[in-house]
Amino acid sequence: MLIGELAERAGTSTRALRYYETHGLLSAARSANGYRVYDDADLRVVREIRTLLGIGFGLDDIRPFVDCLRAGHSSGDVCPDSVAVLRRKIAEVDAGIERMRQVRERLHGQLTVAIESRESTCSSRTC
Amino acid sequence: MLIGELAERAGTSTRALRYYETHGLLSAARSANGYRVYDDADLRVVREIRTLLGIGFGLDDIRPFVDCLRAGHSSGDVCPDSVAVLRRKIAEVDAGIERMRQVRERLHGQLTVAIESRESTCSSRTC
DNA sequence: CCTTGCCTTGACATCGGGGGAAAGGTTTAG
DNA sequence: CTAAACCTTTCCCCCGATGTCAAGGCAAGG
Repeated sequence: MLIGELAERAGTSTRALRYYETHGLLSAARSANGYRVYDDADLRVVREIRTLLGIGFGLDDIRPFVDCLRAGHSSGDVCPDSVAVLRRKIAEVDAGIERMRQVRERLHGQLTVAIESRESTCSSRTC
Repeated sequence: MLIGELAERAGTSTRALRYYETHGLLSAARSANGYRVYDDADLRVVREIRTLLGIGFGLDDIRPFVDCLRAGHSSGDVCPDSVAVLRRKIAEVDAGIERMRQVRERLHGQLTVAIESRESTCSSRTC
């Protein structure tokens, strides 16, 4: 399988695949003419990458999962490093949710005050 | 008040203040030697900018609030455009929270499965 | 005069995940 | 022979809010 086919099967671009390679997430054998050659294991790796990227992981976070898959595990999640990343990401997401919740309350409060302020102004003048 | 003093009083950098100016959020009188000169109203504007940036607003979102302050209102929140931005931002934050909540559940599920998988492996082998 | 400490504009670097184009090699089909 | 459809590397572009020089003007004190 060449890079174009892998890209199409994984639903991404050749550009992205070469980018993953330069960042150590993907490796390719080379045919005689220098073309990158992939197999089905690489397809699974790319799918894992795309899934985790979609969740909001960065490429550095993804590396342990890829290494886990390449070590022969059927899932990229089961290795200790992956579990550690999962725990950290959950904590990050929790923190993010809490931060956004606070922002939301603050915005809601400002909105309420702003509307009340306008209404009191409007009740005394023509608005 | 010159730019350095304004920066210090507002808790930011001169670089940031010049940047706000180029983006239409701040304006300055010039003294004879070309130095930017600010007053207390500008300090209030900068504080508003910093607050909203801290909440996660972009400079474009902030412009209505600054205009509202400069129009003489005591709060930047009370003008219609500001209220519209507040509503939109609240909706965005709500969407963000919901998205993160879903990601969290997904991660939690993967973590659970990964741990169970490891435990079953470990129970049959030395681990 | 010289240093110190303000200020000015302008331009490049940063981070992440690529997009897009240039300039060229290879293989296959017609 | 040539066109098309692959592939290769390399380099510049994007976003947003700054940091960080560079190179210079201006003011004040010893």
